[in-house]
Amino acid sequence: MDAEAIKRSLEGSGLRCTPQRYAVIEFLMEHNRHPTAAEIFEAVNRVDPRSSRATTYNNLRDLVQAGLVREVAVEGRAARFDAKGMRHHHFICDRCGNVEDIEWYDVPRPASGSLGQRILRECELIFRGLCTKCATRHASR
Amino acid sequence: MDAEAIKRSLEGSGLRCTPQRYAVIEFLMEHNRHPTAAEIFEAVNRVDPRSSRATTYNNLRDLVQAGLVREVAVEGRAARFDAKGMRHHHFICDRCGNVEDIEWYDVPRPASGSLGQRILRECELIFRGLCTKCATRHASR
DNA sequence: ATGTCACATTAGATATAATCTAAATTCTTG
DNA sequence: CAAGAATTTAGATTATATCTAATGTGACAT
Ligand SMILES: [Mn+2]
Ligand SMILES: [Mn+2]
Ligand SMILES: [Zn+2]
Ligand SMILES: [Zn+2]
Repeated sequence: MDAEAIKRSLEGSGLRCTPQRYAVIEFLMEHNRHPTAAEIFEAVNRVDPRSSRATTYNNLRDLVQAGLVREVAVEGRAARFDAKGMRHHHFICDRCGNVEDIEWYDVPRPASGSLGQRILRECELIFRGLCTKCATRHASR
Repeated sequence: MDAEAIKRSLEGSGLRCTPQRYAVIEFLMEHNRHPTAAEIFEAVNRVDPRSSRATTYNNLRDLVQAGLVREVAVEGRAARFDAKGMRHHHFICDRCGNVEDIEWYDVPRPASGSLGQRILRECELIFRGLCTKCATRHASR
């Protein structure tokens, strides 16, 4: 996705395309590493230091609300973020907390009876276990 | 599950059955409200056996590690806990953050190719949207 | 029964993550 | 340009969770 397309998707969500906001979503689209807010803050300030911590958090919140970015809560660790490109599932490592993409496949929805009056927005499938690096280290001990 | 059974399941996991630890798991088994650590701390201290905040957190960590309790990370809010009784899925409300149980049904595993060298421990299915209370309030506005 | 030692608890300090505040800046629109 | 809305900012503040070092407890060997 090029600069113009990012700009359009921001404005299509009613968000101004500010340098700080653009830097956040551009960074997320270039990396599929699921960085934390702190990592994003550092990364965008390494290039051109002009975004405060509050702005980074504000923009992440706005981008999540606009549906352009996904937040992944990880137990006992800082939240992680990724740009919502192609649909995919997530694998979260028990040991190191890293979040990795897993190829998407369809998930059966619950019977409407078990949902009751609730309004379902999305089903999220999360896999847990040991990532490749931790599994290798685990085996050799 | 009665007191003796709780005691056995603790000791089966190599954990002493202390009054503080017992109070935590007993509270989680009696309530399926998915309380936060702070709520559990307050609840167990309303009755007799006193327990410090550190002990409450320590015991929750030990119980999760032993596989008797599940921790549910919720974006932007404190983690929530439940006793692992019957298998079930979770619904997390976008608006109020409440976690609710959804009847269990089997989840298809990913193709082994997309897992690579990773070691899969569990698949967790999470539903998101508006809980009954928030959906009702949402409709009437 | 007594001693020993690993396990467990405690109060308070500390660390980490995220949000809030109020003032300044930038953008958009008329 | 003027005016108002949106955005950014530094730093303070809150919320959540963990750490520390001293103390307590109980299982078990003797
Ligand atoms: Mn992802
Ligand atoms: Mn539950
Ligand atoms: Zn790992
Ligand atoms: Zn709700």
